Amino acid sequence: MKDFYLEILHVDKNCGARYGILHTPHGDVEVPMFMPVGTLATVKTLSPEELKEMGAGVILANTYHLSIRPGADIVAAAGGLHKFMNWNGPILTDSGGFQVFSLAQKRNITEEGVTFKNHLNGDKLFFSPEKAIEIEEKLGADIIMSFDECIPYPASYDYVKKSMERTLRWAKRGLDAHKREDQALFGIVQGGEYEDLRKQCAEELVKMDFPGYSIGGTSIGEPKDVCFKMIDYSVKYLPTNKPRYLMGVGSLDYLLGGIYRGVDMFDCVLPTRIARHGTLMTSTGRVNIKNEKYKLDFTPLDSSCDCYCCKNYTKAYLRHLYVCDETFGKRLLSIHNIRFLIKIMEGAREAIKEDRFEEYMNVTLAAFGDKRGF
RNA sequence: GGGAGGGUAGCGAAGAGGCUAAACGCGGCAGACUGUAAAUCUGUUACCUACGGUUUCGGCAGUUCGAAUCUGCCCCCUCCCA
Repeated sequence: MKDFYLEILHVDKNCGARYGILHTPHGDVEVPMFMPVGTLATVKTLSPEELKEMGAGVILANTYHLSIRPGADIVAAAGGLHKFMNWNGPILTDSGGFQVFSLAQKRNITEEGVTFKNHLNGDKLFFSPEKAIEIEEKLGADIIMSFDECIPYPASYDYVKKSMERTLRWAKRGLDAHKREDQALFGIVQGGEYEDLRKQCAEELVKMDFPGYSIGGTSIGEPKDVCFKMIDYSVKYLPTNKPRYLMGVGSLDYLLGGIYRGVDMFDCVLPTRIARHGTLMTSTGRVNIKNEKYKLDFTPLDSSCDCYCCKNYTKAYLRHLYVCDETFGKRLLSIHNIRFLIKIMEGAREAIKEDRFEEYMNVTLAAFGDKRGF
């Protein structure tokens, strides 16, 4: 598909970080980038206009969730996701592979696919690689994911191997089923923390020649060094001219660590979820806006932030909204957290162009201070 | 004036002799959250010199080995009748 390709414009001389432009049918976006998650065709509490203003490029949506509500046919009848949700930028749909992990208690895996008992009413729902593609074609995102199994951590070598090999077979089946020319189907590298498995998976996927590759099975509770190993063991075997997407990562240290290792795209529910729960990422560290100490704090959340929230509101006001459970508070905090990560990415891109990404990463993390990195 | 029902931790509300420093809810305080079953979940919330100790269930005085729980008196609140 010619409308979709990654144009690498610069690779940092001192590390794997790369700057480029991802061309998609719905516009060009710069990488590395952070993609806000809008599972149900909405980034919770935020409007598309606000997301645009924050500098969001790609938005995620979810195949499993949308297939249940409202149903893929309804989205198709609406003219596809872009029209349905009024987002004319690029959209990426996850395949439901993550739900194989997050809804582990409600599903059964076979070679053919996964049978879910849907989380709302227990209805049976069968997802095969072909079915996932069929739904994703109806949804009509620019970038779509292969149906995989996101395995838990830790997992035994034998299990990871079996699962990865099945995910590979599923990737091939999805690829064969995929017909739409205006969608880029990504393969997902699994293989847990085992280098030989990651290598095998990546190499086999590369043979299938996907327009992009994801690194999956990360950000599910594994230690940071393990996550970085997973990235290294995957990136190493992926082509330089295709986008690399680290799935589910959203804390500062993992994001910067991923960029450092050559990852281009990231998504995570973390900024929006923790915002709704009163936790903010700021340039000087983590803030729990509900804390009593902010009662009389009439300064902005992050004085170096340019978001609508930080430019117009004080911590005391944000705390008040949170304490009163006002929707506007959740909106403002979500705006901030997303803008914060997007701004981190903007800074990363500038740093890469000037071959000083490593320094940027270290300075940013040091200022943040929190050992957990977010 | 007569009758009835009540007073339990910041609030609401269980408890009706030992297992009760006292359920539960709210409020308060703190924490978690990573391809969203998440506007969710967890911990904590009498006091202290805190793997222990000290005072609590309107007040005072009793009964009992032991009382928020039983008895007497007192104070206060609500409702009904005059």
